[in-house]
Parts: sequence; C-alpha cells; structure tokens
Amino acid sequence: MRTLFLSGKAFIQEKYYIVKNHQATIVDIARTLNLSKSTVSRALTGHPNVKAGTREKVLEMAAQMDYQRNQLAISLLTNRTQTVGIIVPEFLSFFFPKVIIGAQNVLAEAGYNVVICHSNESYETEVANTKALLASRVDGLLVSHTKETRNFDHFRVFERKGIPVVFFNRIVEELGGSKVAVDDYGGAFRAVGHLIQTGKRRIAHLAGPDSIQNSRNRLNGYLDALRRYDIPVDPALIISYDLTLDKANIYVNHLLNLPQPPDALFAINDPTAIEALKVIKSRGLRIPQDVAVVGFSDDPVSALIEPGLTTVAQPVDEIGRQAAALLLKQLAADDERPEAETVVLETRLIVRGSTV
Amino acid sequence: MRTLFLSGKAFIQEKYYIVKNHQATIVDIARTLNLSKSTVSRALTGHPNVKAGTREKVLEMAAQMDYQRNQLAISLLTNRTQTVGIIVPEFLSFFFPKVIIGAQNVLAEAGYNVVICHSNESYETEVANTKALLASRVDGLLVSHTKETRNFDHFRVFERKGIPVVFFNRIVEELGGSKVAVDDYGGAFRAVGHLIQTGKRRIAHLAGPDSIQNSRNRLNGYLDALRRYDIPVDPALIISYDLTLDKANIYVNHLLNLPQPPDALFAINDPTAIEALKVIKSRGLRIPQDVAVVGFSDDPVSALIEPGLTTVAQPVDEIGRQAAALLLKQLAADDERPEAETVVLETRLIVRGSTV
DNA sequence: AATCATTTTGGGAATGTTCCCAAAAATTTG
DNA sequence: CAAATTTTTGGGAACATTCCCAAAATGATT
Repeated sequence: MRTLFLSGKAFIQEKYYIVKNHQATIVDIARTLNLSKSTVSRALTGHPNVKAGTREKVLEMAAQMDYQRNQLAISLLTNRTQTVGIIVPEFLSFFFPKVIIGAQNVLAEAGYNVVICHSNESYETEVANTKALLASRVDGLLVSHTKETRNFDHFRVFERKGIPVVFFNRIVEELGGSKVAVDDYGGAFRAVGHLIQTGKRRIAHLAGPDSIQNSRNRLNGYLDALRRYDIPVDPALIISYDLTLDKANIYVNHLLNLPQPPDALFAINDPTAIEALKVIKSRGLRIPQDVAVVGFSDDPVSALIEPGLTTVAQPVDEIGRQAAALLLKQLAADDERPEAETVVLETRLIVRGSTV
Repeated sequence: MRTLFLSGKAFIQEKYYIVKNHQATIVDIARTLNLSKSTVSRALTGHPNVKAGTREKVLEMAAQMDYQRNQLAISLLTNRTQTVGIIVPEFLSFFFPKVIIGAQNVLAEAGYNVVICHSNESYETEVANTKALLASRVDGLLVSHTKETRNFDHFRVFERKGIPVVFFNRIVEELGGSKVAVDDYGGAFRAVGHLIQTGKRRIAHLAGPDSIQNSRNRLNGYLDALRRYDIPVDPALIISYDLTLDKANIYVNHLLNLPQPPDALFAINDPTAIEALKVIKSRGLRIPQDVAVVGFSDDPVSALIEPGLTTVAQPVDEIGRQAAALLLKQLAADDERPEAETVVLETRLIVRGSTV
C-alpha cells in the first residue's frame, strides 16, 4: 500500500528491504493524487494557474506526508541558496555573538538563512571555512578575519566568482567589497585624551596584533592624542600582543615592574583591560589614583565589576545590521554589482570608576 | 575563446550577454582537457582508476579555474549533506556559545559542517528554524528549546523522518532521541545545603519557567535540601520567572520588601544572581551577612565581580562535546539507529564571597 | 602476433525541483 | 452548438555530481 506513495528509487527498494527515512517528494504527492509533478509544484509554490480544489488537495496531502521542499534541488536549479555565510574569529566574548544576532535579524527579514563559521583565530580554519562555504554555494559572505590572516587570497576567490563579501570589524583595506568599521582612531584619541585630562602622563598602550586594522587605528589614535598634548611617546610603554589573556597578565606585570611604571593604561579591548584591573588590584595599587585603565568596546561585564571600567563603546549590533544591509544591497542587484561601500560607525567614551 | 571552457547553459548565454560569475564545473574541466566528466570526477575524488598523468592535469586545471565542488549536487544525489543543525534559544550569555564550540570541534573532526540557528527564545522562530533545517536537509540536529516551547511536534517530524535529534541542556523527557543534561537536582541540592550550613534559614529561590526541565529539577533540589534539614518551605519565597533580567530586578526587590525577607537567595542562573547582587548592594545590605546569594553555571563574570559569586559549575563545553558525540553515534549507523542514550554530567559547587 | 588480463576512459541514469511549451479541459462567445 | 478563448494540466529539459556498466586502450603472456 505504502509503496504507491513513493518515488522511483524508494519503490524499488521497498521490494528488497524496508524503506526507511524516505522524505516525501512532489513526485510522491503527484502519484497519490494522480497528478503530474508540474501541477503539484505549482500548487505548492502558489502559482496562480491551479484549480482551487486541486491546490487544496495537494496542500492537504503535503501536510499529511510531512512534505518539506528540498532546498538542495531548488538551489541547484536556481543557482541561489538564499544562504549567507558569516565567519568570525571567536565567539566567547559578547562582541561577535551580538554582531551575528544583528546581522541575522536583517538577513532573516530578507529571507536569507545564515551559516556561522568559527575560525577560532586560526588562519587554516578560516581558509577551510571559505572552502566549505564555497562548496555549499552561499550567496554572500560576512567576514571578520583572524589575527593570523595576512594572506587574503581565499577571499579574492569570492570576488572572482562574483560572490559579494562584506568585511566588518576587522576590515581589509586592500580588498574590494563593502566594509563596516567603527571610528577606532577617534575612539582611541578621545580615550587617551580623557586620561591626559585627568592628569595622567605616562600612558601605556597594550595594543593588538599589527595584522588587525583596528589595532593599527587604535594605536594611531593613541599616538596622535599624546602628540596633541605634547606628551613624548615612550616605545617601552607600547606593547603589541596576540590577545590571549594570559599574555595580557604577563605584559601588565612587566609594565608595572618598569623603573618608571605607567600611571595609566589604554587597552586594546575590554577583556584585556579587565585582566589588567585584576593584576593592578592584586599588586595593591589603587585604581585610578596609581594606575587608571581604559578599555574598548563596552563589554557588559565592564559595568558590573569594581571599579567600573571606562571604555570606548561601539554600536555592536548595528555593526551586524549594517554589514547585513550592505550585503543585501549587493545581492539585490542581479545585473551589475553596485559599487562597494564603506560604513564607519561612531564610538563614544563611557567614563566609569577606573579613571575618575 | 573562453566559451570553450564553459558548460552548456553558460555557452549559450555567452552568445547573448556576457557570462558572469560562472562557477566552474567538472564538465568545464572535462571540456578543456578533452576528457569525460566521469574521468574528471574520478580524478578529483581520488578514485584509484585514473592514470597518474591525467589526475595531475585535472587537478592543475581545477586549481587554475578556482574549481570548487558543488556540495548541493552531491548532497542531492547522496541524500546526505554532512551538515548538522544546532538550535539554541540565545547566545549572548557565555553558555551556548561555549556549548556550540565544544560541539563544533567534535563535529568538524568527523567531517560535518554546522548550521547554527538562534531561536531567540521564540517558539515561532524555533518552528521556522526546524522547517528551514528540514528543507536544507541537515543530517542531524542538536537542540536546546525555547522557554516558550510546550508543543514539541516540530521535533517529532525529525523522528518520523529518521533524522536523529539530540537534546542538550534543556531536554524533553517525553521525546525520544539522545539527551545530554547536567545534574541540576544535585547541584541545587548542594548549593542550598551549603547556604543552610552557613546558618541561613530563610532561603528564597528565583526559579526559571516551569516549561524548562532544568528549572523543575533545580526547584526539586532546592525543596529536598530544605526538607533534608527540616526547614519549612515558604511558598512566598519561591518565585518562578521568565529569565528576563528586568523582571529579576523587580522580584528581588519584592522579596527584600517582604515582612520577613529572606537571608539567602538561590538563583536559577548566574545572570539572575548577578542582578540580585546589584539590587542587594544598592539597598545597602551586606553580602553575605544580610543576604547570601548562589547562582548556577559559573559564568566567567561570576569570578570577576565583587563579591565573587558562589555558583554551581557545569562542564559547559563538555555538554557540547557529548551532545555531538551522541549525535555522531546515531549518524554512524546506516542500518538501524542505535538506541537513544542519556548522559548526565556532574556539577560542582564553587564557593566565593557571596556566601562566606 | 594473437589472446587474455588489466587499466583507463566514456556514456547515461539518477537525485528533486522549476519552468517552458504544448496538450487537454473547461468556459465563453457568436 | 461550433468556434474561440481561457484555464488547467502534463511532459521534458536543466542544474552538478556520482556510480554502474560497457568500451577502449594498454600491458602481459603464450
């Protein structure tokens, strides 16, 4: 009995062993209702040229059979998967999850699914991720690259194939494609300016790796703020590190052990700044009197700890929303790709107990 | 010239408008090398029956053309996508991201890709997620359901289609499929026992919604601990809420306003407990002398705040790893699905300043 | 040199869907 | 009531790949 409902292959298999896990297809529905697959297809996709009664019968049978359209077949045919890939280097801090949620909201609205890849700050994994996304034929890509990534050829492949890529947060100047960044330079400039205005003069900077543009921009903001107030730059106070927290611990201790230790620290991000606060407290120094600390990105934790962390806030989910919007703009045009755009979002300083 | 390289459709299109974004196929490679698609396919998949020279030529041409296999076509044919879906209710707290990373590591090892869906604690979104994953033909599913989910029919569809589902963290007793949970009952029992041993007698419990099994188990642990020490249960001290933090704020204030306020609070999770600490501090009460607080799940923030939060730790990424492992076990068997398993992981109490 | 065995290659079906075009059925018009 | 028109349905190609089976090429053995 049941065999009547099943499409070719399953029908044959039924004779030899019990059919398991057969996913109903439009052919199965067509067979049971004595219709052609064309008609069933039309009924299911809402095409107007189907008799009302027929459509009803089809929909009913589809529900009864747990029919679920096979997106693979459709994508193969249409050459569009309605899927966007997102590659992020980590998602344990609040930052990337929040960006992803922002992007996902905008993309879901437009009928796109999202595949999230976690490169885990590994170049190799990132390359593997792009291969996998290429194989699964994503329509577009949102990327924040790893700190190890210095060669961007794996992204150029997308360019060549006409698959739009939008970079966010960690962007790549030398590559085409739309970009979403925040005003890292301005944020850093204001943060360091604030420290100077509270009377600090020996301001250290725990910088991020040179491979990430944010790091370079924040470093420039730091340098220009010092110059602006005629404070000499001491290279001993600038340490670039790889963002792993145990290293942060070591470097903060190193700075505090200097013959002329810093009276303030501007950290590349909030996790680093929080680690610094721990070290400073554990050494019995007062915050901010002995050492003031500023972070970057306003992690929710920063408001919870004692003292609260002064930090440069950025509109995190807006980064995701903007990146998604730029990608959709690229995807919408089916003839010529519109020109790539770069969006720079504002940052603002949030002053808390770690500086005043 | 270029047209010679292109497969059928593209070839025709070339005559009318410029071909853009054509993704090279094995047919394109076959054409340029004067081979059949069968031979090219064999060369690329590493089938032994290909002459060494031919294989080399094919691989070289594939690289030159940026060839990337079309996983859609393969999946359509083989009826396996090598993709696993993960549905989580949120990922702003550290918990779910960490579970996902654990699961992803295990799954990637086994050659599976991962599609992450964010149901955002919305039943509707969760149902939509399952539909999308069904349409994209995931081979298996890892789920932690929303707090709104009371009807589980959308998961039963997977069962009927023979697609294995593994529930983690928020599990569903009444459904088949493997499950990964932690010892919520024992953790809660020990947490409340600890409060009692530090001399507390009026212990409140901010519980989670009844729809989530963890909430029920932790509540039972709380109740049994009180009974064990012959402390009367006061229903006024048990408040079940929907896990939104502004509500937590209101309920903690409500509890502290009672004629006989509690001298301790056991919270369903760490974010709730941290919110409680804020309220208690803002009212000028001493922690833990006036009110002690215990959370659940050892959020990294809990170690950073003042005072440190006593909490029940659970092996978060192990939850993900175990869930992935159970799913792989189901996926490995291509004949009969092995019996579903349930793994319960240990919890352990971490004592910090919020209780001693 | 002819036969046999082995290696290498090619042709075609199948996967599930959409869409075009033609055929059939139903409806309207003269 | 036949012709013309509209609505509804069916058949088949196409998407990119794998795999089976047959055909061709090569190598080994007599």
